This record gives sequence, structure tokens and C-alpha cells, in this order.
Amino acid sequence: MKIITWNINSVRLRLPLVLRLLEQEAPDVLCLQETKCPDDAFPGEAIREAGYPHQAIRGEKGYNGVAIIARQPLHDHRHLNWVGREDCRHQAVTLESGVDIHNFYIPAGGDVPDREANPKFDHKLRFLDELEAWSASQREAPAVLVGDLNIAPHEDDVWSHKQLLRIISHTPVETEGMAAIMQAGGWRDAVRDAIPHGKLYSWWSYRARDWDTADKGRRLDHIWVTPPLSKRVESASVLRQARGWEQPSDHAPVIAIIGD
DNA sequence: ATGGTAGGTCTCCTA
Repeated sequence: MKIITWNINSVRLRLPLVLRLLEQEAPDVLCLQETKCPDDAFPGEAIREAGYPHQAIRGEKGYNGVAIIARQPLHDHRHLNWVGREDCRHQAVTLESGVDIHNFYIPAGGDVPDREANPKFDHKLRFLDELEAWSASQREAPAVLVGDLNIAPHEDDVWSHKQLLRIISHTPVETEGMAAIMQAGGWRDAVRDAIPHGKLYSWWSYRARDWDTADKGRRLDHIWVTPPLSKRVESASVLRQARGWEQPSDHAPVIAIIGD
């Protein structure tokens, strides 16, 4: 199974890029985040015509929004509400094989890394606490967790570890929180298991003059698997070239191949 | 230390 996760930053604006990815990479399952699109406005027909008739979508107006699209049937469409909100940050399905897919969009957390002063950072940390508690219930299931987790956990997941220690996405409270979630669920980082060494990013800010040359990226997008699937990860990659496509998302697709 | 860009939407919020 080839699975791709991509923060698309408006699925309506970037529908041509979604179709290009589907044609070029032919994933079995594509998980999108930040669709920014209510369900009745989701471009499901064009995606269906591209060979992906099975769709689990959960969007809202203007913000957030997640979607899982597939060639194969998707069962038990479901979601959880996190931190007591009904924002669209999680969608789950089960494949015919019995593998659960969880697609997450974790809050970015704002600019100030102080939960007392910044309610958005507090929201993010509470989301992480809930994920840790929930993960403990997932470790026996064959499950894949993907999404824009808005945390770059390791030194090689950011362009400068030292310069980002006080920047939200790479603060110790976040990276330690992510480690606790992984410990609780027995989650394996499929991408780092496949590519253990060297700088690897999935996001580059729109604000850089030349994102490719400056290369001040962060690895915010992840694919994890539970212990029953950990031996079946065959390869993983980041489709960096998509960051250079016409009118791109600021995130690149992250890809994993998991054996049946 | 600061400002830089992008998308959605109703004037500024979020990333």
C-alpha cells in the first residue's frame, strides 16, 4: 500500500495539484489536511473521475479540514473531537485489510511559546496530552497515523536546532510531548525508520525569498505505524519537487509504502 | 529585532 499525506492549504485552489499528484504518484490512499472547504463544496467529483471514488471528508468553512481519498473502499468513517472542540482536525477510516487510517491536523500553536500567554499554544499542548492518552488504546491495532502534526521532533528535522529551540514546532515541551505520544502508542516513525540520517523537511515557509536555496525547512508532516505494521514499512520519501510546483502548498507530500 | 507570504473571508484571522 502506498499512502501519502499532504497539507494542501486549500483543496479548491489547489485541485489541479491534487490531480497531478494522483496521476504522478498513484497512491492507494491520500490524506489531506487544511482543505479549508465545507463538505458540500469539496471537489469530490473531479477526484472521483481521477480514480478515487472512496472519500471520507470532514471540512468546515475557512479553516482546518481533513480528507481521506482512496481507490479502495473505506469503512467506518469516524472522527474524534479534541480539546472539546468540533473543529475538523481528525478523520479515521478502516481499510478492507483491517488497517485503520488516522488523519490528523494538529494545531499550529501560534507564535509565543508560553501556554499562559498564548491560548493557541495551550490548545496545542492539550491536544498532545489527549493524543498521548488515546494512543495507549491503539498499540494492538494495525494502524497508520498520518498528518500535519506541526512538530519537527529531531535535530535533523529542522534547518537549525539551536535557532529553533524557542520557535513553536521545535520547543522541548512539544518534542517531548511527541515522544510521549509515540511511547504510549508504540508508534514507529515510518519515515525516519526508512531514512534514519540527514536533514529531512516537509515544509518551507512562504516568507522565504527563495525557499529552495535557503532551505530553511522543517519536518512537520509524518507517517507513523503501530507495532503490528512496523516490520512492513518498505520505503518512505518526501516529494520535495511538489513544493516547487505552480502556486504550491507550503508543505510537500510525504510518502510511505507499507507491504500487505 | 524585525518582517517577510499566502488563503479565506468581510476586515482581520490563521498559518
